[in-house]
Amino acid sequence: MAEREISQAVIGRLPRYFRYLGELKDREVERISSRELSDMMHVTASQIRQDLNHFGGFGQQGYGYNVEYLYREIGKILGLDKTHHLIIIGAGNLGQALANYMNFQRQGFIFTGIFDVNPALIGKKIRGIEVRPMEEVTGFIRQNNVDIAVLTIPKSEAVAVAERLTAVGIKAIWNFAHVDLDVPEGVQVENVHLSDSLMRLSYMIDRYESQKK
Amino acid sequence: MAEREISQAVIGRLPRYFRYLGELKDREVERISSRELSDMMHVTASQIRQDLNHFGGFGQQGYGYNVEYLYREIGKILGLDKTHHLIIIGAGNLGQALANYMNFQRQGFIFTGIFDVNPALIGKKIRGIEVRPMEEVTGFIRQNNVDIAVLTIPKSEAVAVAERLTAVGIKAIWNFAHVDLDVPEGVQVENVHLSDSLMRLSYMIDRYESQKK
DNA sequence: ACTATTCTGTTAAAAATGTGTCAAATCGAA
DNA sequence: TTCGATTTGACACATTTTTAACAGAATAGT
Repeated sequence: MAEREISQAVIGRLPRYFRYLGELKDREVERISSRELSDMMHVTASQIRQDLNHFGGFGQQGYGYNVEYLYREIGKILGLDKTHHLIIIGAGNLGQALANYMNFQRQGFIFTGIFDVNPALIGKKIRGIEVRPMEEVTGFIRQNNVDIAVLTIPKSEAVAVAERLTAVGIKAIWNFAHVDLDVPEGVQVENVHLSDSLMRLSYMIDRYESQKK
Repeated sequence: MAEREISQAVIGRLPRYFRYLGELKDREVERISSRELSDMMHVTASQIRQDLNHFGGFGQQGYGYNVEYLYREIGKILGLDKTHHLIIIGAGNLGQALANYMNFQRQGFIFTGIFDVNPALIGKKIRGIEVRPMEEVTGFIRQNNVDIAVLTIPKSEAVAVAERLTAVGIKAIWNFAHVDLDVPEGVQVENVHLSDSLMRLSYMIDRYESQKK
């Protein structure tokens, strides 16, 4: 496994395959061909076969792919068989929403702590976990073996906080702040820039309107 | 303007340019060259020049780009000079978080209404706007000239609701449900699949760990 | 057991995307 | 005003990504 670097394009598509296979599994479908999956997902069968083959031959000629097996294998590739400890920095609306969201989703992500600078929020319980003051965050990461920090704080603070987190060895940051973080080699960052997303939507609306005319 | 189809890749980068230019504008920087911007954003200067040129020659040889002007032009391309009326479907944690978030961001997006099926939430005020029952949504869209619906509801309901919304002529859906929507031609959909994003992060963590070894 | 059909993994071609280079335009200092 | 330095826009080239095609393997029906 993992001979050559897998492209971001392929990785980006894996969660979507995983989602569709999960659905098929729930519907107790036993096997599926790249062609059928292609029809469901509106991508070419060729792409599906080639994507999956980056990780090994999961299918069988004349049969297709076993849903259960493929689902589990993609899960492994995505690292969902391992548990990840996760803290949320920023107990505002979005932070709280994600905390709640985490408890529904349990693909190996364990919500361990939540932090804020606002004294009014400290001590408040969210999904059974108390909001802690920001000062405690570095100690907490070290003691609780935290892998992922979720950043739901204003951009003005995000850069400084990210630096603090990487200094104590956080492995990954799920960044909801509207700013690009500059982290040391080896720290993974996944950005969720909601305003960027909304702007793309705005562009597409306008583009269609003017095209139509 | 808009001679040939602009690729998704280019559109995807525009909001990021917009963000950096906004920052430069705030710092009262007057002009910038593709080279300087390239250093800031960690992309090639060539790509910046080519991307911007899809929309017309905003720069000037020997001078570079005027920050204020370029910022405004990209804003126009993204449709941020027009106002968009937006409603939120699903007044759960995420829906409320986005409602609050919208009020901070005012790039022409006007938060007009929020809806839920849960009777316990109806009537509750969020940012000064009352949660309305779902039955009223179609009438509301027609009467208030709503462009965008934000979907923060469980995937089990999302498909049916999307169908209802498109039937009354919604132009765009900002979809936070974990499901792909199948909408009629001309309705724009921008997905924010948070779980997909988290899985990519998980993959990257694992990939780095095993590489390091 | 035979044969037509199904379907993968792989290779090659095509399409899309990104990068380097350079002429021409403009700037700014002397 | 002149001239070297700067910087764009254009274009050609390189790379990446996607799609098509097909040989070979397995299936399923008879």
